[in-house]
Amino acid sequence: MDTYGQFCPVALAAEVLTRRWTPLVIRELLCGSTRFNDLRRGVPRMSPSLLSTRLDELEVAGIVTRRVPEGSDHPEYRLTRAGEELRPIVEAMGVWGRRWTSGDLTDDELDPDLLMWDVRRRLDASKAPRGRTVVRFHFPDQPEARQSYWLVVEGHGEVDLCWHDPGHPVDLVVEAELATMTGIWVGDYRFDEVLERREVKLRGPSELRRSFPRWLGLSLFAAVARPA
Amino acid sequence: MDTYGQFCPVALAAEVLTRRWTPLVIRELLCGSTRFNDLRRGVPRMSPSLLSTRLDELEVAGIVTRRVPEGSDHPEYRLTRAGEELRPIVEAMGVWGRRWTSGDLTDDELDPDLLMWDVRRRLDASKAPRGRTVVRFHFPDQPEARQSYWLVVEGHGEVDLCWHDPGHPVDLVVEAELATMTGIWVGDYRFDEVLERREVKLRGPSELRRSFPRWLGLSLFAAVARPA
DNA sequence: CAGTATCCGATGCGATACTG
DNA sequence: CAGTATCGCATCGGATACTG
Repeated sequence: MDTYGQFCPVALAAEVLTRRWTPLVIRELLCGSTRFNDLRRGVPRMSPSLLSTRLDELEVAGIVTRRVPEGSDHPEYRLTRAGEELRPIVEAMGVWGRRWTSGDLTDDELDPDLLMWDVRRRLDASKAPRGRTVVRFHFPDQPEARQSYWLVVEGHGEVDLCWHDPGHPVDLVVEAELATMTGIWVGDYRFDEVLERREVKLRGPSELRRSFPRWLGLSLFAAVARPA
Repeated sequence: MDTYGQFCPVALAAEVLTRRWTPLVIRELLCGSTRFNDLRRGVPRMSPSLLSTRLDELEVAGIVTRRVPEGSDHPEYRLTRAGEELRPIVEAMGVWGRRWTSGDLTDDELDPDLLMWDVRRRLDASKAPRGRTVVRFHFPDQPEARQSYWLVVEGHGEVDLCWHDPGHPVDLVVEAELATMTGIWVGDYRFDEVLERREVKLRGPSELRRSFPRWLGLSLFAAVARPA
């Protein structure tokens, strides 16, 4: 039984929205991911079978469409109008979560893959230097396989995330503990303050070091005011 | 495991909000219910033990406080500021539910107790006649125990709902099938149109029959525009 | 009125492996 | 890349009864 048996529209919406992982899948779709494996990267702890199930459910609920574009054999998941109208709910959840959940990130919540996937998405390439810029993120406190990530920012707006050295010369190195970088990302710390305390280090041309914080981007909810 | 292991605030909020029944309990609290048994009336299909569990969880999450007022021995549940700030989320859920879930009420969703409990809450006593007005709702298609409800509207704003004849003379009788009355309530039908089709019947002084639809009130989401 | 206690069954979901 | 298949446990929550 996954119904509430109530005519109240809040209950009807809740029947869709309160299933495990569903709000996060919708968040990913709202952020623009359309491919199965891209969605997976946004919810890495969700098993692929469950993601598949949820996408089916969302399709039945009229929130998502699945289609294979002509000339491709890779399905795309997109929000319908009904799905797009879930945005205010998910955003309000984010605002509330930022304001009212404990500010301390637990170790369990730290995940460099997820962080970098988010960074890639929010990075404002239009504010980055023209031409190609390669940024290497380095998390010295992480196991080797999770220490280095490369962002390849192309001047025309494309941003690629690499888990292995793509070979291009690195223009800027960003080094910080994962908790520090994540804290900056979610808005717990201000970049300039952390930089001053040397808890994050930038290595590269001074012009690039200066401009970087302006095109890095932060979590959508980083700027939400928290209660005193 | 009831955590998502993500730093994203949407996930943090979802950990609280996506447990079964929780959004509806919060809806009840937002609507002003404070007593355990009043909350139960708003979520009649939820077992008391589960309601108790949810209230505990919400207290731990900082969303609800439980206290016994001085000079009383009846506990009251109230939303904290954090809880009150869930209102935009719950309201957005209601708006979405109204716009995008199927407009057909299933039999399963019809519940005269719940409907009348809602009606009682939303009735605008300030627009009702001065003095006491007694309205009897009658649902001829329901089993005997669920056919009649009495609303005792006191001019100063109090509204009482009775499951048995309170004895006062009845000023107005409202008769309709439950599905019809519920459809009016949620905004599927307009009162005047249904009245004209004689699918709802009012018996009482003409002045009262005329004014009644104005102080009856409707679901909070009845006026939400639905997509074409 | 305001809850607890107990029981038990369904199933949700995680983990892992596998496929075209 | 884009999913399925399978398995099995844990737990969620429904039902009912009971208490101070």
